[in-house]
Amino acid sequence: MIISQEFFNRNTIQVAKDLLGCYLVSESKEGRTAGKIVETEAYLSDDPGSHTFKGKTKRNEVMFGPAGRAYVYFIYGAHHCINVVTQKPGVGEAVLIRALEPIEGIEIMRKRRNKDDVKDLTNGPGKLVSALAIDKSCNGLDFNDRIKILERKEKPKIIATTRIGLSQGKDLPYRFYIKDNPFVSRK
DNA sequence: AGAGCGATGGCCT
DNA sequence: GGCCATCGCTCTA
Repeated sequence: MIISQEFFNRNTIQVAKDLLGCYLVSESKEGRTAGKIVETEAYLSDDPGSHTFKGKTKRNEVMFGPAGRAYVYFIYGAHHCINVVTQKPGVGEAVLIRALEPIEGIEIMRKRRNKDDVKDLTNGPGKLVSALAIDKSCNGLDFNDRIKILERKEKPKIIATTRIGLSQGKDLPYRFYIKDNPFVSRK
């Protein structure tokens, strides 16, 4: 089942936890690729680690829009990352999807990633975006388009810890992952 | 297994 | 001009 917009129009930390175990699906000409979400990070409006901390800019404007859309940004001159926008319009918050467990289209992912090992296909935010052929053209799309999020079947055991790669807000416990899942990017 | 680091480009001040 | 919500390669063990 597709997830309703009300699911995303909620407290961002709660959405980050509830996304664990849900499925991210990408349709393309080459076929469908999909994975279970196993690691997320929350980015809040009063959070110095968030792109929105200093207000709205051209880059982050999707984060201030309605919940349930994709915020895709380009980083380090090489990678894209994908977030799910949360909260009502005007509030710049989102959940970064950091890792997936590959479920469908593994051969397509292998080609896109140029890697054979299943454990190295989607265990990082830049990697999963590449495996699912997500790019700048997905920025602002609803998760009801060529990228979708489907409901989880069961509630996983969750670990909460600090986020990765930040210089600001690095002590906040806003990273969540599924306990004992081998596809998490880092413990 | 872990640390160090270069690549690379868009955005912000 | 400087800064990144990263990745993959290299070097040391």
